Amino acid sequence: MKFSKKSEYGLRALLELTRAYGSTTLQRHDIAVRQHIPIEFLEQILLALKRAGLLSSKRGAKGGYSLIKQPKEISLGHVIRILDGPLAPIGCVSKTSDCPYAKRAHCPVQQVMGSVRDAIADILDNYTLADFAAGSKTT
Amino acid sequence: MKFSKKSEYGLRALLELTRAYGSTTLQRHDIAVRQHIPIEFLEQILLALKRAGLLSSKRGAKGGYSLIKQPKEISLGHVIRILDGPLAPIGCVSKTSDCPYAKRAHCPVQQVMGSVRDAIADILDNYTLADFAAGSKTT
DNA sequence: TAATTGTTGATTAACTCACTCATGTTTTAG
DNA sequence: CTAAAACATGAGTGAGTTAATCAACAATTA
Repeated sequence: MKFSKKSEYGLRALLELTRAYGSTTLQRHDIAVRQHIPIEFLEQILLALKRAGLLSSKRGAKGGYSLIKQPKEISLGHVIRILDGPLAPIGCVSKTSDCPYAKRAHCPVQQVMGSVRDAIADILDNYTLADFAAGSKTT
Repeated sequence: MKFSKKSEYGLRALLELTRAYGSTTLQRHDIAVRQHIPIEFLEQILLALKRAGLLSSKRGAKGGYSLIKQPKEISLGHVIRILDGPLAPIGCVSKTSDCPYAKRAHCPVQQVMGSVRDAIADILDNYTLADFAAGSKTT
């Protein structure tokens, strides 16, 4: 029952980019050093976040990455779904499930796991990068 | 971000045993058929639950498994921790973490993930097998 | 034009999950 | 008393995922 390193690294990278937001760009090298992330792995993550429309990048000397959107408009749930997929804590809760029990009106497993997923989503979707960088939720 | 099949099967098996509670024992074969669980895998799970003190078993012909404790005294959180380990959604939230950031007073990742874990635990630790078999929480 | 930096895709080592197999022990039916 | 039924245990395995690495390339700027 875990989130991946990919998500953790992604959040840490965005934490650095949020701190730099509005003032400067950051190179992957700097992010990697500050947050102890393997640089090649970090690159995959930054690329994924760029493709998802969260970051822009500039090539060449003096290049680097920066946030496109405002930190308060990006939720942690959004980031984790980009990097890790759906938050569903068990297969049968997801939309594309072929679990035979899910077709019954009342599958106890699905019911409980559905409420777990909702609780997780409720926290992560209402917690933005701005809250995150501030160290707590202030909204 | 998932619970294992082991936990899911374990909950399904306990669902059957809760239904039989007080009236009869169930053989692994019956549980396996009713919940579509591979029988050898189910056995590992039943053994683990027995070692944890939730079940008793009787060998030989006419043998089988049965719940020792009352369904309302067993929480889903307890079951999942037996089969899957701690509920911590990310390494740094667990007690035995060597994450360099965890030592700082305020690691944002740890803070958020801690509240996610608490939310999950709050649901699962207050939901018993009795609620589970009833199809909803009634306490 | 050479150095720096981002971009992309392929590859890989290690690990975990979900089983499976082989073998043994206990109990009861007949 | 013997054979079948059932639980007990540990080792092994194939598929898939994770986390990371490598190689080669493209764009920018000093």
